[in-house]
Amino acid sequence: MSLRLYDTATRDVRDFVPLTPGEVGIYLCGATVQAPPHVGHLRPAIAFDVLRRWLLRKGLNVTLIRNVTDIEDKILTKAAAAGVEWWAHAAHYERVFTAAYDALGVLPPTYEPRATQHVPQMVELMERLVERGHAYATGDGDVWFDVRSWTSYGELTRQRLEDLNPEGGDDADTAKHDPHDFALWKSAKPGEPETASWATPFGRGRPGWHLECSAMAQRYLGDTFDIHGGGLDLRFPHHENEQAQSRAAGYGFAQRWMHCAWVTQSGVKMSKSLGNGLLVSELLAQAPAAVVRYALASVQYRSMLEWSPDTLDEARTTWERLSGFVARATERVGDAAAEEVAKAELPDGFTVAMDDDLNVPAALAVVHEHLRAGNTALANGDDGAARAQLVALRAMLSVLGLDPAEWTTAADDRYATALDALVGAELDARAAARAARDWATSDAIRDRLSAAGITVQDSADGARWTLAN
RNA sequence: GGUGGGUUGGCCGAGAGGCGAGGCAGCGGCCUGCAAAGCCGUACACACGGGUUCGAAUCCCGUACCCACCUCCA
Repeated sequence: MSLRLYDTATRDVRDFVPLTPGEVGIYLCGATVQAPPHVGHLRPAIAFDVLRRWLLRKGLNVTLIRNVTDIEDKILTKAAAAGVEWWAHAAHYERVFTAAYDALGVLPPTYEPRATQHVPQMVELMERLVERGHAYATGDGDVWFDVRSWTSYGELTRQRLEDLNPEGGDDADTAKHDPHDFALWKSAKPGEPETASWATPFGRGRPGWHLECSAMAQRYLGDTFDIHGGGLDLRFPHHENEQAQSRAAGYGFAQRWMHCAWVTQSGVKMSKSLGNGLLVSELLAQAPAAVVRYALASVQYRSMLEWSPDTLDEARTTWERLSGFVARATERVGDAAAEEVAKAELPDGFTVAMDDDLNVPAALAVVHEHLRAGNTALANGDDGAARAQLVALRAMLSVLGLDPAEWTTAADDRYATALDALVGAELDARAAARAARDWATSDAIRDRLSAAGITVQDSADGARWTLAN
């Protein structure tokens, strides 16, 4: 079975066929670096990371471009309020976003272009649009896209111009031909830092929001590319406008649109403006990054992901079950090399689920079947079966970016080795006490370890220890 | 007003005409000195009203409620 993906533009699930066999180009709308990321920002990052890993696993070569919007009204306002340069503000939050992505195991994009580094490409695109009669300048450095000139405007989201709400009350843009014309370029305003504008044939100014994506997608992925992705809330106007300006300029642009749903609390979208966004930094203080990733990855990307106070706890329980089996099985049957895991055959059910528009919950059901079979094999002393399940399980989890082996660092290993020597002595003493049926001493040792955050588990093979999370 | 989406058991969450996905929590057991881990078993569902069908959570018609985008949003 081949990969089938939903396309927001056509509202159906169909076979994914790359434009160039073996190659996939993906453009993903990344962060506007004006504030620290909350959980909602992580969802598309992880959803498309899973897509990317699945494509890689299927042997495709993926070029993933994820932009950074590093100039925009809010960046200017917030930087001014904080008394820092806007570019320092943007650079700071770009680093915070990158740290969050890295922490959650999101593979770095092939390239991460910034808007401010692509002014020439944007100017070129504007000139092209003006030449073709789809854009016009209004003298002082403002350049607008002429929606009436592009009869396909609204095709992505099925909007008709006459049905759209008229623009808000503060509409002093009388220069616009139509209220729905959107800014390609915004003139420099008095009081704005000089570093926040660039000279163009139309006057001094800075990019409008949509233009950068069209310019950068074209530069790095070509006139036509496979997939454009982002959060559902970007469909209109952002993606509609991107498509309009790119196609009006004569480019084929995205062949398929993928949008992931948002994170909700009590059914309501989490967002910065509502102030109900949970900061990534807060989550990472509450749970290991792998647990946060599990929580965000385990729901199908097009479904709302309901975030409750129990979400992390449930994810933690499941993660400990998965990583616990991998640890116990690895101790018993030996480590499996990353290459072996990468080449291992995936269970059919898993492949079918992932091929069906990345049905991660259904894929996880297969993961759990194998987890159970693996635990049973360990309990029965069937090392051959245990090893087979270990490899299959890790292979499936690695597609989701959740292979426990990828989540331990060399530093962890050094601490673990040191601790193991110390805890080992305690466990030896406890084993001796248990052999003597001295339960008081045995339990005292266990309590002492427990107070230090170490959980002891007895088994037929002897006691093991883990750090309590 | 326009556009898109949703309503599944205590909770999360797949599915989309006929073997009751899966997970978490619960209950009962096995194992264990006890605990933990693990395993086995088990209760609780498809918003409401009609219709189609041998059979509907799934298809059709209608109703209610919820969410989102149309201003910045992942």
